[in-house]
Amino acid sequence: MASEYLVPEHALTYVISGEFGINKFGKKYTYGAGESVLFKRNELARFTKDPLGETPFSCVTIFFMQPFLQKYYTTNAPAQAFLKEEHESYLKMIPFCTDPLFESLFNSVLPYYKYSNPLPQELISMKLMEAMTILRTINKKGTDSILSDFAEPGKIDLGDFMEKNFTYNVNLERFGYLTGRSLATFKRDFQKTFNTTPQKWLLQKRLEQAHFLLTTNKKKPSEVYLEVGFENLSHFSASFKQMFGYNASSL
DNA sequence: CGCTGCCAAAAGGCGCAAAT
DNA sequence: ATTTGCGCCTTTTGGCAGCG
Repeated sequence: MASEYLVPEHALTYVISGEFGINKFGKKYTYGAGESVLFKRNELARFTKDPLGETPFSCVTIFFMQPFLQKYYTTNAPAQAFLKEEHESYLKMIPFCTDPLFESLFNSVLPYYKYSNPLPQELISMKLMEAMTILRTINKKGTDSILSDFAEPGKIDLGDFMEKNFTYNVNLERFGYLTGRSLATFKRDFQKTFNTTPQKWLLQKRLEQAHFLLTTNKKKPSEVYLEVGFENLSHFSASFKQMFGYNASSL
């Protein structure tokens, strides 16, 4: 069961086998074999990749980089001229049911993984174009709302964003980027709003959340540490003891 | 001048491996 | 399954230069 937090580029994931889970907006979405999801870039979420019974998890993902999309949308006009606010009001992720078009695309892409040499750029471009055509055939407005949005993250309320997202374990540079700031100004603004350094605040916040889950929800340390934003149990338990004076396992 | 990005040294948080 | 030890590397800190 792997866990990731952020996809930096737009991505189309096709589930071959097993179960793909996404925790976002406080809900859990799961997708099985044959289904696919289009993600908007720079969205924080928690992903799970689990086997289903005997079959192991397996999936293919196509990334749509900005230069390709810039070029694509200069020759192919979006479904409509989106305003900035409209982009934001649309979905950040679009699920697709099993579809013969996706099936053919990904079945043709899959054998490439056996090819040891680097793929010709032309071939990659062709497959990206194919993917674009299929996506827009099935849901033009939806895919364009995601893929034709070239706006960089704007300068948003730092305190609000951090309170909502402190359980995601991403580095400070990315937190800065996501709130529309450089690393330096992120830290300066952080100091103004919270009166501490990001690292200290994050550590305390995550440990408090963990303490809450351990006591009121009766969870075990091994179930909690990933959920609140730690990457390994060893550091979690050491930090926990240092902050509260007793071991996490003693609750 | 205030705001911002960049840089180097120092600190201590972090994650791996080993121990319990 | 959880904790401890330890070395690496992210983060902190503070100074400096560029830009409006």
